Amino acid sequence: MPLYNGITLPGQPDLENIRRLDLSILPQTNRMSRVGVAVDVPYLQELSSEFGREMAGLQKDIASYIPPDALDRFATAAAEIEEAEGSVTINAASAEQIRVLLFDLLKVGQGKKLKTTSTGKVSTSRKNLEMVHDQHPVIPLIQQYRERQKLKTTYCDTLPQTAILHPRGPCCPICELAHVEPTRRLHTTWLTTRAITGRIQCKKPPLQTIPIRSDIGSRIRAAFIGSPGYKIVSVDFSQMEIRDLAHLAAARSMISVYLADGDIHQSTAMKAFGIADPAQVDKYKHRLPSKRVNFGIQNGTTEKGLYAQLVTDYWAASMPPPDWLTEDWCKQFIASWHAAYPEVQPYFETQYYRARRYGFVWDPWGRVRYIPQVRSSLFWKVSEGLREAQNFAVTASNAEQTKLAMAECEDEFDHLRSLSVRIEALLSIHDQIIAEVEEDYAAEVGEIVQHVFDHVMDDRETGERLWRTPIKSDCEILDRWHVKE
DNA sequence: CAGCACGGCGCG
DNA sequence: ACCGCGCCGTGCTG
Repeated sequence: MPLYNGITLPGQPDLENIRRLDLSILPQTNRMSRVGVAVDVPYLQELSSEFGREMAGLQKDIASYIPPDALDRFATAAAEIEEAEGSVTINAASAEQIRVLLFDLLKVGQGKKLKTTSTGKVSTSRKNLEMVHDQHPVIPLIQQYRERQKLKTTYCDTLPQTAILHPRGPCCPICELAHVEPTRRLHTTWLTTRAITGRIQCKKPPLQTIPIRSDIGSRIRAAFIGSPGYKIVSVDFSQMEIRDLAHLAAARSMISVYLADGDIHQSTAMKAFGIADPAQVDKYKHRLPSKRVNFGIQNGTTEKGLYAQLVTDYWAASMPPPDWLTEDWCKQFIASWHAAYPEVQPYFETQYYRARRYGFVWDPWGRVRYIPQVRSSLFWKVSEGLREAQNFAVTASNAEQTKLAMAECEDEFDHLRSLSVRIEALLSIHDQIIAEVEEDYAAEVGEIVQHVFDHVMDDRETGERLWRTPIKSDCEILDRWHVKE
């Protein structure tokens, strides 16, 4: 049962198979490093100053809430107080100073059970700030400052520094085109055998973490552009980790949803809440918790974790968390989830057993992860190891499938280049690949890449699908990354 | 000045 | 006590 390039599914530890898989992507990662990805530097610089202006205003507003008699707790030098005269006397980027302001001076969160840091102090993490969100008007200001500070320092200010100007000429195929203006490009470093799960990572710069989840953050993603005359083609697996869990656990009702091309979150909600009429499924009360558990169950979601996640979700949707949302409710819901998919917990138990019996677990391709913590005498260390064992095959399978798709896509791109089509892979982000292609061919390339994704688990000799769920991909064709026209 | 631990947070 | 990563600024130390 060979997949692409003779890679197989031995279903037991097989490092030779993994070696072939890990080597097969190197032509593409090497080429991606050399070609780089174009970035709009003036746009990022403008964004940086916009964030900088907003941060200065927010910092001043935050400082205005310092009780006048406590100004000296924030001044680094006595002179600063006098000349500052009501201007910045707090560094909003300092967790220590924010902690003093909120919890010592403003007495926020008195009755609440807030999380503490590893050193025993009350944490000012986003989760804690959400818990006390409505207790003081300064808290939203801190949240807004944090978001801008993260985006500005990590992305707006850093990316332009590492962007290299490509001259015209043979430095890379994209730049050879006479009509293409020289562009500034980022050349990240790909790490292909670093993550335990088999995922590939990149660093300097960290292009796999370009923002998208918040509206303000996705403006940074728009700085990534196709060269003039080119389109960005982005293809990703649709809900692949849930499909992988369905396959690995042989979860019958989950598999049948995918066979019918149904909506897994909707279907989960109906099963777990016992709802017969699809119209009765509420987006926030039923679908949102279902979605969170569908995505989080593989990582060992607990009632506490689910509760915290949903509180964050509600605030992100500008809604206060509803009264019925409690840790106890979350516990009940997770139990209902397992009742809806009864094969999943036994599958997890099998992974726990393997971790304990052999000291390692493996994925269907033969990648191995050692779980030495199961021999620990510390309960929490053992639990940590069991969660790693639970997660491993799902995440690793997803990584192997993406690597197979990458290697096969690069063959397709080589073929296209032999026909004088200008095309380059730019990035691979865990379950997706992003390429740059002459605009006349963008739609066709999108279809080719989607075909590779959708058939990645097909036996190359028989055409039989070697996975229990169908595989589905989504495709976007863009001028700027994740900005639709 | 560089190096480090910490708290915090970006993505899948 | 939710998995896997990389990286920012702060605050301290040598």
